[in-house]
Amino acid sequence: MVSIHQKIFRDIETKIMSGDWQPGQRIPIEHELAAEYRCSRMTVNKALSALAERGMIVRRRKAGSFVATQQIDRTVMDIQDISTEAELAGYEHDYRMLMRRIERLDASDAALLREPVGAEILRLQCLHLVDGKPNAIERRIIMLDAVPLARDETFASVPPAKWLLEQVPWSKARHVIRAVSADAATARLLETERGEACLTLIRQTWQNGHTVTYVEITHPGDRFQFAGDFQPAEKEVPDHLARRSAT
Amino acid sequence: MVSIHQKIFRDIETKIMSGDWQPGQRIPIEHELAAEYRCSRMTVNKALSALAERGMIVRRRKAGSFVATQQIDRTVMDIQDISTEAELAGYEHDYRMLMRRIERLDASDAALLREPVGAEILRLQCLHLVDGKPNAIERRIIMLDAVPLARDETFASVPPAKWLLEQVPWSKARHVIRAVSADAATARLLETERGEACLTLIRQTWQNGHTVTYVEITHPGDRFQFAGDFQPAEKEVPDHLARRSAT
DNA sequence: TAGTGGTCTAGACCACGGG
DNA sequence: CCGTGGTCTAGACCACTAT
Repeated sequence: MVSIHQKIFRDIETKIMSGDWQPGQRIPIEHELAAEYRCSRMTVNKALSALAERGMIVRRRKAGSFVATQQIDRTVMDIQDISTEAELAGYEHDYRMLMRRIERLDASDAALLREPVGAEILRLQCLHLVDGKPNAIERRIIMLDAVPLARDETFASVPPAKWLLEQVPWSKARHVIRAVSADAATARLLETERGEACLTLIRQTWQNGHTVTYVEITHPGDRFQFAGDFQPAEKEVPDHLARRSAT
Repeated sequence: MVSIHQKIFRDIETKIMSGDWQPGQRIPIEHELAAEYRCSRMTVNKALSALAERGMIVRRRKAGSFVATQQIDRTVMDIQDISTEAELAGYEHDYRMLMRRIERLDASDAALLREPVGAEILRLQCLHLVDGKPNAIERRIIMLDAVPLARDETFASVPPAKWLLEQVPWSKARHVIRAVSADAATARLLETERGEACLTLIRQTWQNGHTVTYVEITHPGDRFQFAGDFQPAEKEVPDHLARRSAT
């Protein structure tokens, strides 16, 4: 059974997607829709609010609601912890800690993170393996002020990303995706050629305005990609474009 | 002025972000919150529904609402039309049409697009320049069945992406981001070195189950990146991680 | 079975902003 | 001004599910 506001949402969505209602076109006002669907205005409002939140319509007081002219072209990327991702895909994940060192933030990293020079940090480097093949290098900085428990954590059994997600309840985050050429060290670790195109995900996470962690995860370009659906609900995606991050 | 449901939303968001309410912890039921905020249950419900939609809480009938244990780690990437993006960033955008040809879908592309062999297509290739420097190569296939108007469009004054967005009201889309090494032709066009790491965005768009267009946009890795905020509402992002796609 | 969320109503007042 | 959306109320019934 679908609720009334869901039905209204889908009906209007369909009208827009099919081109029945053109961009810029004004759609019926709440009272009219309420009459059409024989429901209260609040129910209509719930559907229209959801449509507006998705960017499919634009709502203006006094003027009315309009089919969005500016086609929103954004995509939701699932950026999962590597171990979780590998598990979900049915692959075996393993990792090796290459470095674990307590340091103080130097000038260059301080500028990068926008945190004060000299702050105590835990610097980690580890190699992730999927089905026994190197899949990613993780270079991470954890701010010890923000996550004091990390000081005594060896990450021997739980990968840093997973551990942090469990420790730090919530955060703001910023993601950047870049393409870079593998330098000598990276190539050696990933068992690929020097100069090979790599996909790097940079993620900085904050809590209450303070950096929790900063991480660069570098994947070999020939074995990794990011994929995102425009509509999270969409399931009927062709296999050939399906996520293949763990191949 | 912030509305009551906004205040409730923010209060709970803060409690979760600060760690005051731990993951898995049960939060007050709707009636209790309604009493606390001296508002109706519907108002509380609106706030909690929004929190649930963002994945910050999980709601279960009879059991109650709980702080989400599985930290969602997804990001919203704005994937804009290059010309629009450049304009927004205050850069000058130009493009050159390198190829425009009506063909029939060959076996390899048909498999890639999951469309029938022999379907009529418009194949485009163009070079995008930002501030006079090559910024991207766009290789595009437009299905003429889905967009018959494209047959007579020269794209002399409007870039294909922009034109299509105006023509095709809405669609499902699939995005893939890859790192690839520049081949000879790509390197020449982008005025970079052969083998240089490039960031490729692949986008396939559907309408009513039929492919509208398939495009590969390849950017030089040293001049481009994708960036996304975890929270779309978040504005206080450090400059050094800000979008620099048009630099 | 009883507690909780999901949905809905038939009003209401107000803020905004186009005419 | 006054039409439209934004918000809110004080109930109500129902579906689900933990106990």
